Amino acid sequence: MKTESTITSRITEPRTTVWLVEDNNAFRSVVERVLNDVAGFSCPQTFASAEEVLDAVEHDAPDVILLDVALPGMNGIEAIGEIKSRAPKTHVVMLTVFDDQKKIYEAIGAGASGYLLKTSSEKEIADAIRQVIHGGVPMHEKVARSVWDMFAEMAIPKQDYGITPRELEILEAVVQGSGNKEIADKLSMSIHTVDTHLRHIFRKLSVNTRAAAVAKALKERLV
Amino acid sequence: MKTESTITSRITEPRTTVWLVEDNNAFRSVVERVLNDVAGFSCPQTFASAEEVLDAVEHDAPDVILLDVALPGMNGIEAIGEIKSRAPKTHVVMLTVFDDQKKIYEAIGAGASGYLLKTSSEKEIADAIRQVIHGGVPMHEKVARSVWDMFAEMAIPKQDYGITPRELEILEAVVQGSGNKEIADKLSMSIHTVDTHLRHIFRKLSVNTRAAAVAKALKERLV
DNA sequence: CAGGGCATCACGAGATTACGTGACTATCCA
DNA sequence: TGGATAGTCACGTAATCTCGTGATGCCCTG
Repeated sequence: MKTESTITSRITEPRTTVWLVEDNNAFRSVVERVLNDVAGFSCPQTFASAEEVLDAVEHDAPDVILLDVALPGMNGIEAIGEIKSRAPKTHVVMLTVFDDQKKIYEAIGAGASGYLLKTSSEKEIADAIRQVIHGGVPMHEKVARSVWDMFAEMAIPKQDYGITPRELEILEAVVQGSGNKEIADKLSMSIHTVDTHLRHIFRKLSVNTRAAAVAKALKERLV
Repeated sequence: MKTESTITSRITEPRTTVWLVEDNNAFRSVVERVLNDVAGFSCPQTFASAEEVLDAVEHDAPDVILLDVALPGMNGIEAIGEIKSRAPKTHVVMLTVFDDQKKIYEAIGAGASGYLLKTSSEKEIADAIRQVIHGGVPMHEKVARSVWDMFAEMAIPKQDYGITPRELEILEAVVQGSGNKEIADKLSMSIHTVDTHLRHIFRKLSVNTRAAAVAKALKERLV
């Protein structure tokens, strides 16, 4: 990556190679033609299934792979990880009709570099490829909305329970699965002290079991 | 984007009111002028601090507030929540020089509807406002990158530990802080069965305490 | 200098959990 | 029809945890 956009690049720079994985013949042809028509891009290969592209990526890797989610056999989401493990530098951009949060979530987690919808215009697709090559993360407006919303849910502002620094240390240890004895050891204190701290923590978090404390600490990102 | 190019909109549609909160006089003036110059927008008020805008928003609320992060007194992040609680329908869009993950994370969690950087062009700012009005989440490319990366980290693909459906039920209950007795009750089974399931779960997750199981389950989003 | 928050340590009783071991049943698939 | 997997129940012991109660010393602030 890093197109090193020196001024001479328009001549010396090799074309951005893009592969397309899409089982619908008609749509695949359309996108393939678009890619080949845009200056600076070339789409030398297309595939109708994940298995095929995985096979091909063993020998040669493009700059970008446009990947459908719904495919016969292995689906697009699963394919991402496989592709990335074989060709880590290749950017995998989803191109699909699915805009549901689950799919988006899984795709991002699996290592996708962008997420487009098939409602995108030809120009948007071309722009997206340029963007991903330059380190951006192209996504459809709807996808951005979903990502934002999901993120907002996770980023719930952490309430202040008045946990003291020392207590936080204990809490962290508990979250890591340590027993009281182990904690006492690790923090060089008596087991009774651990116990006392713990009970203070429980009170502050309004829980009465260690497991619940761990759950609350993780859910609210106290640790 | 989405210029809503209905032919009649330029006359019938009421202007989108935008407030600006920015302590730097020069920058504030520039943006204010831009907003007032763009057709369809008006920027009737600007503020130099969070406290001022909070005061104003008690009586009147604009469609959009452009909010700086670094402000004297209360900072922009804290202001978001206050604004949203007073004027829930107002979209708060951050406009700042800070593009670090922490700020972005906090802003989204606090309820921001977009995140722009001051490197944005005038056109980008105007587009962003249009976008947020239409339910989009305008963000600078860099911000998108940050959000995507943070999200990817959280969306780590969940490994398959071979947890059975029944075991998953137990695990979920444990995460919710239930004791074994309580779980046995809730799932209508013997306390011994809960115990057995639990130990199977422990083995599968390679943990040996309930707290560690909860931690692992939450971290890897098994529940 | 007193009061409050924080960290430390202690004892003890009763509840809960951890974990090995063994066993019965049902279902599904080869 | 036999094996694999899942779900169920049980006993027992040692370890751990929960929680009440109490106490000492430190440091900071009013």
